Amino acid sequence: MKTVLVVEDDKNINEMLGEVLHHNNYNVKSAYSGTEALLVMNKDIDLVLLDLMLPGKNGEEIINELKKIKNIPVIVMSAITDIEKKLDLFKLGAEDYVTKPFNNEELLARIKVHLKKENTLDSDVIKINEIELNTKTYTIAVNGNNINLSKTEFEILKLLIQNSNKVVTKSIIFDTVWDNFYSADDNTLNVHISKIRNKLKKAGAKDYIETIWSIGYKFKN
Amino acid sequence: MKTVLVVEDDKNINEMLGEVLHHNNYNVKSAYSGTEALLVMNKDIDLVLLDLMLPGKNGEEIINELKKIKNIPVIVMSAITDIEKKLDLFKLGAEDYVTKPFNNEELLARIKVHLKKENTLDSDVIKINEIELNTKTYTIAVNGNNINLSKTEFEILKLLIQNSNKVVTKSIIFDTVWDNFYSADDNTLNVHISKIRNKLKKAGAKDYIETIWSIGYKFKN
DNA sequence: AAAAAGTGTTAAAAAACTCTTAACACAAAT
DNA sequence: ATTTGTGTTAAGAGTTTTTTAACACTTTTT
Repeated sequence: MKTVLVVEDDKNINEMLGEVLHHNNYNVKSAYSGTEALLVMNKDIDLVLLDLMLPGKNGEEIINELKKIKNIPVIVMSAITDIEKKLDLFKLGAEDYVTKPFNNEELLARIKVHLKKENTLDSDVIKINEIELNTKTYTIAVNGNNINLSKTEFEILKLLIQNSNKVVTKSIIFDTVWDNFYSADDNTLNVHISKIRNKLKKAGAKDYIETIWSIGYKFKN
Repeated sequence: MKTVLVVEDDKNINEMLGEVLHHNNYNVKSAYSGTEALLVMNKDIDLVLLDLMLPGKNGEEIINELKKIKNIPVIVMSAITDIEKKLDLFKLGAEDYVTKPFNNEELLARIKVHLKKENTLDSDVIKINEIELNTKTYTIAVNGNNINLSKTEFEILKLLIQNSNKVVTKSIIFDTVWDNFYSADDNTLNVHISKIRNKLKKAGAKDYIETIWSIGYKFKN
C-alpha cells in the first residue's frame, strides 16, 4: 500500500483529501505547512500532494527541499492559473499540476499515473501489454489466462521484465536467480529461456525475449 | 533523442506541434487519424500526443490499441471538459490530459515528466556528439538510432571512446578486449576496426577513428 | 623511386555461441 | 508407491561472430 503525504493548510480540505485517499486504499500523512511537510517527509512516503498557498515558506522552496530529501512524485494543487508560475513548478521538478477546484476522481487518476511509474520495479503486479506478472503469488497471465512457469523460469522472466528494454547479462541472471555458490551452466540458462519462450508463445504472447549474442537477454517491449 | 508521435487531424495544429517538438530536440512522427497512428506506431516511438476528435475510430479505441502495441506514455489533448470522459481516458491508460487550448510550454513540461521515467535507470551513458554509448545496456545510438555492434566491436569502441583523443595502442586493445592468453593477430584488429567504422558511417556518424600508424588507434573528438 | 612495412576491405573458413529436443535424476504431490 | 513436475546435462542442428587469407592500397624507409 502506497503512502501519500497531503500538504494543505486548510484543515477541511486536508481532512477531506485524507478521507478520499483512505477510501481508495492509500496510507495518508498530513502536514499543514511547508515546514511541517519537510519534517514529516521520510522514506515511507511515495507521493506528495502539495497545496501552493502555504504559510511560511513558499511552494517553490518546498518542492526544492522535498525533492532533495526524496525524489518522489509531487502533484501541485493550486488556484493559480498563471502559466509562468506553473512552468516554474515543472522546472523545479513537480510531476503534475491540478487547478483548484478539481475533481477528486481526476486527482486519484493522476496519483495513480504517477505512482505507476515507480511501481515497475517493486510492485506486486507488473503488467506489460498482454503479460501480467504477479511477484507475490508467482503467477503469470497472458491475456488474462494463467500459465505455469516453474520457479526458476519465473525468476528469470521477472528479472527480464523488471529490466525491460535493457540487456540483462548472463552473469547478472546467474547471480540473481541461482545461489552464488553453485552457478549453473550457460546451457542451463538456454534451456530455461527456451522453455519460457515456448510457454509464452503457446499462451499467445508476442516474442519479447531477445537474445543479445554472447552478452545476455533483453525483454523488448 | 526521444521520438514523439503526434496524432492530430488538424493539419495546422499537427505541423505546429511538430515544429515545437522539433525545436525542443525531439524526433517527430505525424499521423492524421487514429488508424494511421496505429499503422505508424512502432518500437522507436517513446510517447504519443493524441488528439481526441479524430475521424474514424474514437479516441478510446485508439488508446486501447496503441497500448496493446507498445506500453508507452499517452498524453491526450482535447477540448472536451466533461469529467466522465476524462476519467474514462485515464482508466484506459492515458498518462495525462491537457485541455485545448493549451500552452505549448506546459505541454513540453508534461512530455518531459512522462519521458523522464524511461531515462532514470540508464545512467551509464557516454555521449560524444552524435554518438551515445550505454555501457550498462550494451547499446550504441547514433543520432538517437540504435545500431548493433557485436560484443568485441562494442568493447573496442568503448575502450577507444573512454580514451578519447588519446592513442590506444594495439597491445592495450588486445589486453583489454581479448583474453591475455591467446592474443589475436594484428589483422584481426584491422577487420574489427573496419567493421566498426562501417557501422558508424552507415548510421550517419562522422569518421572519428583515426589510425596511428604502427601504434594503434585514436578516437578523435 | 623502389622496397618494405603496415593497413583496409572482402569473402570464406573456423570457432563460438545458441536453440531445441530428449534423457535422466531428483523432489514434490497424489 | 506411483505420478507429476523440475533442473540439469548432453547432443545435433542452426546461427552469429571471429579469425584467416588474399589482395589492393597507403605510408614509411631505404
